[in-house]
Amino acid sequence: MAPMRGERGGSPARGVRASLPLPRRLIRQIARHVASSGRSLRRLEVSGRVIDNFDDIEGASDDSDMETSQPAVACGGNAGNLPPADNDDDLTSLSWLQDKNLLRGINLTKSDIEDTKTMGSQIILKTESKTPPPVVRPPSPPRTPVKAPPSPPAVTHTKPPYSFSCLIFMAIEAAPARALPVKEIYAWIIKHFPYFKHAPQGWKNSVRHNLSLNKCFHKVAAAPGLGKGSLWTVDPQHRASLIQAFGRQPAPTPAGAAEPSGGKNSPDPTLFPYLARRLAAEPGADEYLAAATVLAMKYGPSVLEQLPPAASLVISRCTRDEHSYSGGGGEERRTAEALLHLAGLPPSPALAPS
DNA sequence: ACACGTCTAAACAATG
DNA sequence: GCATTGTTTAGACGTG
Repeated sequence: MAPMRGERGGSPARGVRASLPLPRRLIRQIARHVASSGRSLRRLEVSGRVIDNFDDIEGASDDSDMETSQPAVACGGNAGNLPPADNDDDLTSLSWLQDKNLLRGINLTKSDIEDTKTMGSQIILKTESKTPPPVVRPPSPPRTPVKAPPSPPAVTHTKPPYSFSCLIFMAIEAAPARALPVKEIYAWIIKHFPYFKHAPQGWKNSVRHNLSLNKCFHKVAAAPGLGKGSLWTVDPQHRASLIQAFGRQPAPTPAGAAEPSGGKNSPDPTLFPYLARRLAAEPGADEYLAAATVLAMKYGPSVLEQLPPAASLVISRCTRDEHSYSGGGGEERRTAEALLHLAGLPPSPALAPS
C-alpha cells in the first residue's frame, strides 16, 4: 500500500480550524445536500477531527480541490510532524475503506488512523435541524480533541472481539475470488487487525485449526503457481451460521425470505448488508457494504440498525465504470453518498449518476 | 450440571 | 533439514 498521502506538502485551507481529512469538494457536496434538505451543516467530524467552518470551505476554489492523485489539503495539527505512515503498520479499518474505494480520495493522517484505533472511525454530520440525523458513534469512548496526541500502542493493538472463524470468513469474503490460501488469510487478518502483527504465534495455529475443523470452510484445489497449500473457501451452506456468528445474534429470517430452497442463503440485508450484497452478487455496492461491515465490526452489529436498509441504498449500480479509480467524480460521489447514508441523510439527487 | 462454541497449545504428517 | 501447511487431540474458558 502506498504511504498515506497528505501528511506534507500543502497548506491548510484558510479558516479551517482543523485539518481536513476530506476533500473540500466532497464537503461542499455534503453541505449543499444538507442545505437542500432545509438544514445547515455546521459541523463535520471524521474520526474525531472537527471541521466546523463551512463558510470558508464554500468560498474555496474548486480547482484547489483534491484530485484523486494529489492531496487536496495538507493536514495540519500534529500530522505535519508525523513520519510518513508505513505500510501495514498503519492499516486499520479506515485504510480498508480506502482500499475498498469508499474513502478513496479522503486523506487520512496518521493521527486519524490512530484515532480510529482507539475510538473507532466516526463520520458525523451535525446540522442545525431540531431533529438531527442519526449519528453513528462508538458506544463509549469520549471525544478526542482535535489536537489529541497519538494513542498509546497498548490501546491500538487490542485483540478484536471476533472469533477466528469470523475473521477467516471476512478475509475470504473480502477476496475477489472468495478463496484465499492460508497465507493470504494471515495477511488479511494482520492487515485489518494489527493486533495480530505482534500477537503470539499461536494465532496462526488457531487459524489453521479453524480452517481444518470448522465445516464452514472448505479446501479447494490449489491454483497453479500457488505453491504449497490450498485455497480455502466458505461453504455456501454454512454462510448463514457464520453470519450469525459474526453478528452474535440469529439472523432474522422473515417468512419466506431466506431459505435454501432456492439455493440462496440471504442474510437480512438490514443487519448484514455487506454479506447480503456479497451473497447476492449485486454489483456496485461493495464500497458502502464494506463500510457497513467495518461499522459493524467497530461498534457491533447493532449499529447497522441505524443505517438505512440496504435495499434503499443508492451507491453505485454500474460496476465497471464506477470501479475505475481514476474516473472523474465517481469516487467522490460514491463517497459522498456513502457518507450521507452513514450520517442518516437521504441520497442527494445532485449526487446521482448522470 | 451440561452442551456448545471458542481459544490455545501441542504433536504429527505431508509438502515444497 | 527446514518452514509451511493441514490434521488431530486435549484442556480451559465463557455462555446459555
